Amino acid sequence: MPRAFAAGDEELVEAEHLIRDRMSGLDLDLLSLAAVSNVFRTATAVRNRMERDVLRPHQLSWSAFVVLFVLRIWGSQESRSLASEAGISGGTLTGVLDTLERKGLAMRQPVPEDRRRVEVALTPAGTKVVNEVMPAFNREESLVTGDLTEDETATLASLLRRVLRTAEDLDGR
Amino acid sequence: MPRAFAAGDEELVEAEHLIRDRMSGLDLDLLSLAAVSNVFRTATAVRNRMERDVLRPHQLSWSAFVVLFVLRIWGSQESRSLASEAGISGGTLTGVLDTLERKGLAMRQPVPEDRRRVEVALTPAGTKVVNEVMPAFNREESLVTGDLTEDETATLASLLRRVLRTAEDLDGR
DNA sequence: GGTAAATCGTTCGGCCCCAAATGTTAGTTT
DNA sequence: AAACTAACATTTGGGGCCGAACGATTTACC
Repeated sequence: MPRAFAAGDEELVEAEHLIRDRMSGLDLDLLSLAAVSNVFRTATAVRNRMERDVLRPHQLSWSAFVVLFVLRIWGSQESRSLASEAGISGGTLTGVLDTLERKGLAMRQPVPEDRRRVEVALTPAGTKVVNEVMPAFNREESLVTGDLTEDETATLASLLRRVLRTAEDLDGR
Repeated sequence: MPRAFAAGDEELVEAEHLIRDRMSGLDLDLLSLAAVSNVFRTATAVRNRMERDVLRPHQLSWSAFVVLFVLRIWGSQESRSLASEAGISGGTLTGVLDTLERKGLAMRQPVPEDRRRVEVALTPAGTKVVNEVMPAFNREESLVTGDLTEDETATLASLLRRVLRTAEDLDGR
């Protein structure tokens, strides 16, 4: 048994112990299980905080904010790439854009040379919202990583980046 | 500037560079931003894989599986604690349980001493489904962490556990 | 140059998601 | 014992989410 496993084992919280005990017949890779399920649990916990404390006061859903954010960083672009960058399906983007247009935060524009396609842009009001929300978002990010040193935070970002790249490579991109 | 930041900086991918450049006026903590947004991006990418490759063939939604999983590990319990463990609201749990009951995977039972409360239990079919899905789930977990050494996977789990605990403590539990 | 195939955004049906309102039941106060 | 108060699960309303089906448009092929 590698040292890594022993070291991880010492830190196992109750939930992880329970899983090991109740699933002992299933021959699971508990190291990967702990890492990935902690990704999900952390994402859910932090996202719930963000939605409640940052997004709800602005009447913004998670996806709506992600779409605004992508437009702010990458600039105006067509629906297909916007959906891909925001990590949502095309069908979902249609609904999100309907909401954002109704609120005057984003706008659809026809693409002259191809009448199937649509260009999406931020309105001035939309830009203003992102500029207000981003710092509040970032304060929450600083808070929840507050127990980590700068070295550890950088390590966390780096390890996650490698998992993300592996997942994307497996999906064949 | 600490070494950690320099080390992380060297690895910044295009997206992180863009954010730094486009948000330079906003005085953001880019180290926390990179770590937390990589948590979200990784969770989304891995979850999409799991839903497509593991859950969809079993006609199971993410939340439905989480509920079955919690029941499998922690055993039968009442709605309120089940919703809390699964990370969903009570209103959502009602709908998920309706679906699970319709499929014969879980069942509601009245609590004799308090007619407001409901005990939820796994059916034999539900137990069978979890036992089938868990290993498939775990194989995906092993795959996406395949680029990390065992030490690194344990480190990732440990760092995430600390962020999770910080977020939960901030929520006052 | 006309038909077939691919690509675009949208629509649709089913489920998930939350907060707030609802109705029922249990506990507490007087 | 009657009247509050608190604690349940459920219902409701507005939105998000996906894959599949759709109609409109463009491109490729013959």
